[in-house]
Amino acid sequence: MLTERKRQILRAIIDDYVIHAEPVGSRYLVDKYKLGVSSATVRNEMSELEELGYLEKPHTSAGRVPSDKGYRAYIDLLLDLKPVSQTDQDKIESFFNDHMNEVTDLVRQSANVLSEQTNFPSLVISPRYSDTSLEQIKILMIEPGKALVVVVLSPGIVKDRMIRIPHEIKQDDLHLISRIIEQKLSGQKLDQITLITISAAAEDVPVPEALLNQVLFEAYVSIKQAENIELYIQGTHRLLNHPEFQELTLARSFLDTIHQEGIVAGYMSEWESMNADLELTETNNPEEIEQLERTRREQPYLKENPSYMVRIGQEITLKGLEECSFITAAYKITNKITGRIGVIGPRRMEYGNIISQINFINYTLDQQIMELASGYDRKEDINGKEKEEQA
Amino acid sequence: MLTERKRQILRAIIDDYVIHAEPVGSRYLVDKYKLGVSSATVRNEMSELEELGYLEKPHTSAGRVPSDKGYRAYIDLLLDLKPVSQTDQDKIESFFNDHMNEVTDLVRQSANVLSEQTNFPSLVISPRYSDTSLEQIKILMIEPGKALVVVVLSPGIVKDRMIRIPHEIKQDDLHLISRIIEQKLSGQKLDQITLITISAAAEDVPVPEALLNQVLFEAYVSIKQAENIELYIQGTHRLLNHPEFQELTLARSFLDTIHQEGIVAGYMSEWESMNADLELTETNNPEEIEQLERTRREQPYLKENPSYMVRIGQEITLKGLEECSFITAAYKITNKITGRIGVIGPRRMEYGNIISQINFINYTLDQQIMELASGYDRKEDINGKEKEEQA
DNA sequence: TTTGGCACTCGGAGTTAACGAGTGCTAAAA
DNA sequence: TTTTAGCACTCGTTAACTCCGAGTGCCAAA
Repeated sequence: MLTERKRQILRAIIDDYVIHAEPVGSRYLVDKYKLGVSSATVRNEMSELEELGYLEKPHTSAGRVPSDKGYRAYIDLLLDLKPVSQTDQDKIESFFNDHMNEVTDLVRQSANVLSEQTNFPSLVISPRYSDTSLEQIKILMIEPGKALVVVVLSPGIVKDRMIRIPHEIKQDDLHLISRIIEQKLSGQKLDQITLITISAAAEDVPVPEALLNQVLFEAYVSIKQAENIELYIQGTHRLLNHPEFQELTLARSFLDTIHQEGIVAGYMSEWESMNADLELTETNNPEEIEQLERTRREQPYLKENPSYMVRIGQEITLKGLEECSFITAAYKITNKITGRIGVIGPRRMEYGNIISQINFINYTLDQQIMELASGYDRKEDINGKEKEEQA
Repeated sequence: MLTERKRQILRAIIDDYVIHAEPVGSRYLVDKYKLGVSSATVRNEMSELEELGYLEKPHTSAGRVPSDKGYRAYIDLLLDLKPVSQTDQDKIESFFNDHMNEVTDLVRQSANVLSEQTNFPSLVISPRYSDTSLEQIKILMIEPGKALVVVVLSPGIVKDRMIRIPHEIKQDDLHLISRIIEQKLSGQKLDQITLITISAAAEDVPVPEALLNQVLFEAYVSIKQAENIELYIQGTHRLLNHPEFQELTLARSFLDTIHQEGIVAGYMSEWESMNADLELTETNNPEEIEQLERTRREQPYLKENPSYMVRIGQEITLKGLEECSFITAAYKITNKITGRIGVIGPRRMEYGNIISQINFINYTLDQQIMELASGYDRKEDINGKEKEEQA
């Protein structure tokens, strides 16, 4: 059972450890945090906190260090989310300039900012586009033998890809092909489009079948490629700035894991489909549960920003990252289509600050995406009338 | 003056040091490399090599370590370039698959292979496109307010960019605009195209000026963006695999420098405009010079592959990288338009092997680019007749 | 010119001792 | 019942010291 004083002590220990990276002792604690009791009292409390699983001792004669459970409780119960400073807000906003007209750029840029603001490596995954639908497909002749396929997905996402085509194919053929595919398939979910559907759609096009098939195949690949989940990792080098990675065997296993793109991407995207946070610390003390729930209700940020998620230490089920924490938030392209942006680092993180930063960056990113979607809208424009001209 | 025996000893020392990363002593050397003389003799030779500047002592009672000049001599005089093993060749070739239809992809992929093959971080810069010319520009309506600008440069390079446009603009307008820009500006060098030239070119287009100007501006930005030099860095994490970077202060300063994109890109691209390698070791002994030159003439790889370049230690003028070596080769998109691909790591490198690898990868990349440029050419294709249909 | 011999250097590994921050426990005080 | 002062004990860290051995430089003999 966490009494108020225990919480206070737990918070103080974590706050301090997070900054200094050294086990914190009872004497130091009362001195520095004016706890108003003697070190002996604190020692007793700490001993109990340890028994409850919130703290650990590196060895007998050292101070205490938070455990996974300790961090978890800190985040769920004790977290004090301060607003991001105006300076930081300005800095973050200034990173997004007006020349970024693609969601991809915005998202990648967010990863940059996030890494820079937090001094940790950042990760972003693109949304899962497979259940969005095809809106347009254009095939643009670049030169004989070479064309550009432009695929537009329903939320306004544009992807393109160079293809090689038979020399015999003319611009008009491409036009025809793409128009007919678009006519027949636009509106279909991406994951329902197959080579067969496409071939069927274009069967009447008056182009020799051998040539046609090659173009269709490339078009198909382009569509499939559009639904690939993309992962960006930024700022891995900042890892070395943190003392837990002086031990370069750790740093190495971290980097090795992180660079196996598939693994992390898989993990994150699987995660994305969940929408509830982990259950809190496992406890079957009803009183404690009640208290946790109450606190949760009272933490406004959890309501205002239900999108952030924290995984601590063992909660991350990827080998090589058991000593890490992973903080992410979901950004949205539409209400249904969301990706995830986050940082990863040692468990010893300034959770409050980092969560605030990530929330704010995420918020800004959402804004930017919305603004993008809302179309051209410059200040110097006379945009009194709103147009609804659909093609 | 480097006698044959001195060379032999220098080579042995470097060969050994490069592998074991430990100062090599005289006794060990005669044992292992069967030099056929006593350790005392070798000691004398080593002492002289040190006086000549080819070797250094970490401290009195340690063995010798190569100096920058030592490595330089090794590369210029002693290098033994073995062909890349068949296994490696196969591996490298298998990295390039048939679905990469853009030079950018090929180049980036080369960086991956290179890093993987050498176990060092790799760097690539794109060519300087500013003195290539504009070939095509297309503006494709995606939806009201949003369009895709596709810029094709003379060597067949395609770049595109989303832009936002006034809602009033229609597909036909875009067509008109892009066609007229293309008509008037195609063939012009990129760096001669300015906002003014573009505006002048499009002055007769029957679109309200305010709207037109916005589109022109975006088109201009797109063209300018196409000439940006791009830099890719891959595999920085492999740095930690090398003992010189255990000292993470080194690793950090390295990574910090490398991640200041502007700096390295600037350095590499400036370098690209040079086409001669550094002068050899500074010596004014005419005999020595003569010998160096002769050796150089006799090193066939320097002739066959004049494109690779090595910078060792202090020869790199970027702060933070004084302890590194930088090996690069020039890949070509056309004979005039070249970029650079390379690896960077500690001075202690297996130069012979790495240069071979880089040469081979570079060669493969050139092949792939050529093949791309030659257009569609599948095996199952009946490509008996060669077409020359220009648009 | 080469080589065996020998004194000398110096970093690294291992040992020991002192230090001190921190704990746990007990008994007295509040 | 809770808090606190006191004290013995633990244990990692640091510094000083020693020893070892790989390696050098130099000299005198081959």
